[in-house]
Amino acid sequence: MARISESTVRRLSHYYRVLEEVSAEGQRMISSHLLAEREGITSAQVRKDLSYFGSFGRRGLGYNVEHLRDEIRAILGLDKRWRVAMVGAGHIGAALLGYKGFADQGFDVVAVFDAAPSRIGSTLDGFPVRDIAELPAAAGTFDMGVIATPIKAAQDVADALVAAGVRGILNFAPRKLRVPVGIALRTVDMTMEFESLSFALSLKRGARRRPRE
Amino acid sequence: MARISESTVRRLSHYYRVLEEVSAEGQRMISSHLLAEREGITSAQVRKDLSYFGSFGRRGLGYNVEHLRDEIRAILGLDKRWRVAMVGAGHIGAALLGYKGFADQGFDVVAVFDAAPSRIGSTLDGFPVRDIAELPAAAGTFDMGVIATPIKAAQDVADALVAAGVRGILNFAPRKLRVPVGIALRTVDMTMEFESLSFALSLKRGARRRPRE
DNA sequence: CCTGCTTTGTGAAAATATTCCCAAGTACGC
DNA sequence: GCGTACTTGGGAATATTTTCACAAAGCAGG
Repeated sequence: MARISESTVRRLSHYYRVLEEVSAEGQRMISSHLLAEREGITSAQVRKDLSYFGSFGRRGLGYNVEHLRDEIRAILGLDKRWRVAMVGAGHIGAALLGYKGFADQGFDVVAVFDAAPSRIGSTLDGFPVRDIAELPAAAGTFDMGVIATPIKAAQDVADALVAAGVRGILNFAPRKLRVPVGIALRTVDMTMEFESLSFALSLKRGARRRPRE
Repeated sequence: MARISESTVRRLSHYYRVLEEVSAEGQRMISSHLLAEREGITSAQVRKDLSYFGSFGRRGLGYNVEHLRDEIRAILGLDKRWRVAMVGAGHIGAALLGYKGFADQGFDVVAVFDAAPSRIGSTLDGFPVRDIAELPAAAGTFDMGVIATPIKAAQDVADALVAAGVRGILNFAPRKLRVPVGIALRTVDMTMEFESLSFALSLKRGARRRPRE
């Protein structure tokens, strides 16, 4: 299969969410045009994105909502269950644990680690907070790691997670991490988003902004 | 000026952070090659990104660290101060308020709103939590809004923020929002990041992954 | 001033991503 | 069966982004 761009994957996530909504509304079929309209993109983009993975629609009819939703679920790997280790039991960790939607998508938090003695031993949203020093011993019990620690600890935690065998890391610390080839890394950098907004707002009014999003 | 791509702006944020680090380390000059190496990109990319805004380097020498840092600070509008209204005093709101780095970058939280009676009147990280109903009356006291509410409330809050005159919105609710042309919108969608990781981990090992990030 | 080694800035080329566009399939009314 | 109105899939055309590659510029040592 041709390499799939990150943009396409992000859009698949969006389609998936729209399809869940549309399915809940009882719609049976949906056209690429309608799907695109809800996302603010072109229908050609929707069809192209989907065509990388197969032919899911019927000409003249559009796509069967539930079928397409299930196909995308499988493409995104959401039909599997992922065991997630959360590192950092501060606000961000708490926010993620508090969002119950993740379990529905197949993401099961199996362990929460922190370095602060004041937090170790306490429970967060039902999860016992364990000493980060125990992470290596827990190797093999999780597939993904979430880094929700202060910046300074982030790289060390990433190294520890990789050593413990995770195949993917979601990083919330605002810094670039180095991981070996083959380990998937996504970084959510809120600082960068603020700066991007600041840039957009700093442009003088006459300037043309791109119509993205 | 030519339109600047979102990718370029994101990279400028990264350069800015690297330059702050390098500056703290006492380095006086830095080459595009070194800057690129710390980001895992090519030096040509660095030079091209910077060239959209001017000529900041000296041939044979590289860039003056402090000077370039200040230039990027100005480009990103970080030399201005932005008044931010936070809507939603749950975990995400708390996480953002707790991150003290924002004030250094020029982002001052000036008000926190929530809809939950149990939260209204309490204080969060020193900020009094006000009734969301008071938001319209506070119009003009902030330039940006942060949406850290449950999904259902997000679009209504966005509309209220726009009505109150914000020029930019940072949205943490995992759904697409509609805002008028001219209002900058950035969405941080953690669900999508998890799904993107899930996709990457689902690919069979042989598949070639893009070398991004 | 000249030679050798660096490094920037930037057109041009290459690689990627998006949009256009239409043949082919489907439904429906008459 | 036929005409009209839809809609997908995907090759071709565009547009955008990234990389290449090199002239111009700077420094150092003699």
